[in-house]
Formats: sequence, C-alpha cells, structure tokens
Amino acid sequence: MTDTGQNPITDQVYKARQFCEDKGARFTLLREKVYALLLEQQGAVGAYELLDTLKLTESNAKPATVYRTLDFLLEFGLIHKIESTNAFVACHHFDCNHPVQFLICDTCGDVKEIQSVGLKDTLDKQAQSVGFRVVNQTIEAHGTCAACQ
Amino acid sequence: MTDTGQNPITDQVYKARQFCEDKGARFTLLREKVYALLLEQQGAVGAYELLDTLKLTESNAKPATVYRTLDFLLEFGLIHKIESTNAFVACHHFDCNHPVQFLICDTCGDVKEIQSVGLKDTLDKQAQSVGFRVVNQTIEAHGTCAACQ
DNA sequence: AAAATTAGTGTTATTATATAACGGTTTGTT
DNA sequence: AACAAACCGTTATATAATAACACTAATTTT
Repeated sequence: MTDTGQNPITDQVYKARQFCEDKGARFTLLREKVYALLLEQQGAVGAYELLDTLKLTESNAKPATVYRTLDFLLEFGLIHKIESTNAFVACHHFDCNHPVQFLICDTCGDVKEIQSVGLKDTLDKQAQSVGFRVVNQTIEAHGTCAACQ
Repeated sequence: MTDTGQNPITDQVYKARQFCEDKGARFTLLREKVYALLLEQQGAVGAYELLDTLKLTESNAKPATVYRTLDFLLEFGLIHKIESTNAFVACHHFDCNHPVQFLICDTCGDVKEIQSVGLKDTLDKQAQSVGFRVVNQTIEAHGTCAACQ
C-alpha cells in the first residue's frame, strides 16, 4: 500500500502504519480497521457505536476488543478521547507534537480539533502560579459550529 | 439557621439555601444533605460513592435519588462535574459568575477550582476565529499539586 | 530450527456510570 | 378545597468500561 493521494482515508491509514512501525509498534489489522472506521466518521463516536460498526466485518468483536484497540490508538496518539461525551475521534496529525483542544458542535456533532500552544501555555502558567504542575490537559468547548449558525 | 462563622460547611449550606430561595428554587433536605456531603469531601466524588455515603442516613437512596439531586445542584451551579473522572465537586462561590477551570491532583485526588477569565477568553477567541460559537467550556488539568511535589 | 518470551486476541463475566418510566407525595397556587 | 407543579420512591434498564483467563501469533534467544 502506498500514498497515492487518491483516497484520504487510505493515505491516512498508511501514514499511521508507518508511524507505528517506526516506533516498533504493531499496527495490526484490527487496529487498522478501528482507526479507519474512526476516520470515516465525521464526528466523535462512542465505543459501543463503534463496536456495532466493527461487528459488520468482525462478527466476534466484543467490548474488550474495542477498548483494547482504542487504548492502543490513544497511547500512540492516533486518536483522542472526548471526555465530556465519552467518545473517540481520529487524529490526523499524530506526527506533529502539538497540544490539542476540541470544538464540539452540539447541533451536528462535528468535532474540530485545534492546536493552540497559547491556550496550553496559559493554563500551564495559571497552574504554575498556584504551585500545580500540569501533566496533561482536557480542553473542550461545546457550542455551535460555523456551518450550523 | 444563621451564618455564625463557626462552621464553614453549615455556613456554606446556609448561603446555598439563600441562593436557591432567592431564585425561587426549593433547597430541600435531600439537596441540602447531598450538597453538604460534597462540601465535606476534599476532592471530587463519584455518584455511587456519594450514594453509599448518603445511604448511611437515607437508607432508601437509589441511583436516581443521587443523580436527580446532582442534576439540580449542577443546574444552579452549586456543584461542578469533572468530566475527565466522572466525579462531582462542591462549588464555594456559586454567587459570583466566573468561568471555571480545574486542577486535579492525580496523587492525592484534590481538586482545585480556578477562575481565569483570560483562559476562557482565549478559548472563546480561538473558537471565534474559526467561526465557532462557544456555549460552555470544559477545562481540566491533571498533574501534581503543590503539596504532593 | 526449536524453545522461550512477549504481544495480541477471543471470550466470559463483572463493575461502573447514568437514565427512563411510573406512581405517590408534598408544596405552592387558585 | 381543588388543582397543578415539583419532588421523591421505586423498579428496571441502558450505556460505558474493565478484569481475568485461555489461546494464538510474532519476536527474540538459544
């Protein structure tokens, strides 16, 4: 499989495989399928909704199947978890190392990922000023996207 | 019951009752008890942990009892939900109208609430720049508090 | 190449979190 | 007193996530 520029999802999956293998991690068929399913979604998806979709081709899939796979994808930054909705969303630029924040449209369900270093730094500084050392951040905004206004 | 300055929790409960009644909402005994229980905790508490505690005095309490009460308290801003841990924490200054962010210590479990207008505005602006209108924000930092370092 | 080790998956069961629905009771209003 | 609305008790169920164990595939060591 090569990056042909023909199919965005295929290309993204290819990039993900390269990324994993470069790190000595195995991008198995199951992991590829789950990642591809998430890429196909326009918004974030719950684990059980994802399971239902996965079952169409992997009839023996179970909750643990999905959660284990999601754990792997999360660990390598290929996907993100939206904490406020318990849903998962594919990440398209796992190779750059930017902080991440989400804009979640409550009307159409679309999730836009933004990468604001300024936002991250502001929170880090606020924390630092009270002696708190930040390890990771959850920043999610709910509202209405441009298209839905 | 008056604000005597003797017991911080009693005083806070008193303030909460005033606040609710000013808004025409009923601060029932159940709501008072749940709010008081949350005030007694040092960190955030899960709904079922709260239920167990509540059962000590309200032996007939059920999940719905707790969730309904939490919903009321959330609606009036007397408590907050920590999305990244599915836990609830009492708010001490529901009367001021500041935005809210949380610093969650993963070592001792303590939750510190901060109110940074700058942080809120930064996120609002970032969103605005891509045409997104923010209705509410979830900002939570995990890490290590000053005491635990 | 065989053995040993590690990583990944299948499967069953269980735990944790949250809501729906309905009936009865209390509170506030007319 | 009658009525309506809000609140609470209760049962059932939906949704989200993990534990534990056996088996298989891949990788490393010998």
